[in-house]
Amino acid sequence: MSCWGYPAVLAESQPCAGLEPNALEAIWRAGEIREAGQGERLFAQGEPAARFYVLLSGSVKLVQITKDGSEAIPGLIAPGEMFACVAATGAATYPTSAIAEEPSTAVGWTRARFESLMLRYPRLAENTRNAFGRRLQNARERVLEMSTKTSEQRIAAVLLRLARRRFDRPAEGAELRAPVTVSRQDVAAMSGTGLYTVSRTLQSWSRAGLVEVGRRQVAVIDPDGLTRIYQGDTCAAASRSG
Amino acid sequence: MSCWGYPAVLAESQPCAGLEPNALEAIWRAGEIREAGQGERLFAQGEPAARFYVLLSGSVKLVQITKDGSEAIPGLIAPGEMFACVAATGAATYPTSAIAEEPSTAVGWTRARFESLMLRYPRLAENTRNAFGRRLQNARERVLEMSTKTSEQRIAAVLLRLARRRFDRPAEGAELRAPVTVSRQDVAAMSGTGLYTVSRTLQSWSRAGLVEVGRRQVAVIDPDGLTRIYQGDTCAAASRSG
DNA sequence: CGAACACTTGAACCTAATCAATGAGTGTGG
DNA sequence: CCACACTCATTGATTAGGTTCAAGTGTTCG
Repeated sequence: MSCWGYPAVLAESQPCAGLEPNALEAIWRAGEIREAGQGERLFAQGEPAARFYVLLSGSVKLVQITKDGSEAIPGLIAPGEMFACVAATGAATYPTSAIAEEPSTAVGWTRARFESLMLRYPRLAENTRNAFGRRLQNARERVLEMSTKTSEQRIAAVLLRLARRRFDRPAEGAELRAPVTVSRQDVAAMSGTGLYTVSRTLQSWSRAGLVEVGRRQVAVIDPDGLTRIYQGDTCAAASRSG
Repeated sequence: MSCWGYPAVLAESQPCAGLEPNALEAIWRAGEIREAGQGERLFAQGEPAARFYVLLSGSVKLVQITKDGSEAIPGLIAPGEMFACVAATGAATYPTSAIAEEPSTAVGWTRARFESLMLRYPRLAENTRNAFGRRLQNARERVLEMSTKTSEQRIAAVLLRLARRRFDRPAEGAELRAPVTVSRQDVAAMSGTGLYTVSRTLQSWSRAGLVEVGRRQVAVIDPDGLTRIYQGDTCAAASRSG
């Protein structure tokens, strides 16, 4: 039973959940390991979308940049999640860059190879499709948030997601947290606001005891308070100049 | 050769492109026809996601509503496109409502049935996956636009998409125009702005000769001008009070 | 120690949301 | 046909929320 070569994360990963050990082994052997040091780029926006990945360890940040230089972060990838999804579909080039936030390991498959795997293992195709569905829904929710919620609410949403380490799944669930390492700039890019707004907002929350902040660090202290802000209670000591 | 029962649109639809006639026939027979008069709702946000659809004729508007009443329109569906995609993935309930803008016809499959069809016809699964990928990419682009583009630019984008009848595909391609029937309110919901802003902007463009407007009508006259606005030339006679 | 980086904070500015009032087209029934 | 109500749209005035500029503080690193 212990003769399999694939790592445990793969077996519980988004695309591979519920597959048989020999299927997992075949999938594992078809892929190639890819390692990246902190800050290293796994692929860049605009490059031909050659490979599809599942993250095994570490943390990867997806970054999307416009001509005029502003950036958005459509997602953070945790171990077990897939990324570069477009390579599993027809897209020609990567629409985002992927940057390792910590030293990371991923398995990658070429599109052709992954497609033939999906043909062979329908469950793999199904899982992949379901993950796509969740992400699509998620992205549309974000669009809605961008037009209906204030920047304060969106920042609260980002902090809660960071604290729970879930960007993908609905996951209201418990499992609290630990100070998160993230720059103000990144929070801004995740929430669709500016650096200054984030700084002010966090400062104000810090004074109100909702969070604790530091250099590249945010710790959520009162998740319920943030949730309340997210849901629209503007009452929380949020006014501009504190 | 003419003994097949399925309609031509199905054969060229997003999920069924490139399938064999007998596959198409089997898929067709597994589905159920659904008709809706103008303004009628095919399904409502929050209902259990029972069926997955392909639109055969007419036009369907997807609407997403928040607790506080504001609405967004994540997509307009043209014949041949799929909708209620989530029913092909694991989602429990519809995240949007679907409303027929004209008298419309759609084929629907229950999730279980569509999944078994995808198992039988891998090409069907592949097409569906690819459509998901395109939509995901599209949704993320929109998120980016919401945080980087002005409302004017987003409205221009919406008008161009409407005039080209393409919300899904990258489609920069030609095929111009015709007056589009759409309320200001709907343009607002598609562009993530407010009714008043849309009205003012269209009025200003109308004076500048870029569009012609009427009750529930917008005709794009100068697509290149709009494209220029979309790309950031704020020069175009856009200042507030005209 | 000096330079680069990450963050904070005040002040000015401006976009777009909102409120309020009016006007124009559509449809219905007397 | 005209009066009525209704929906959809325009426009002015006001204002709040957030971006941006500019200057300054504190930290980390070579």
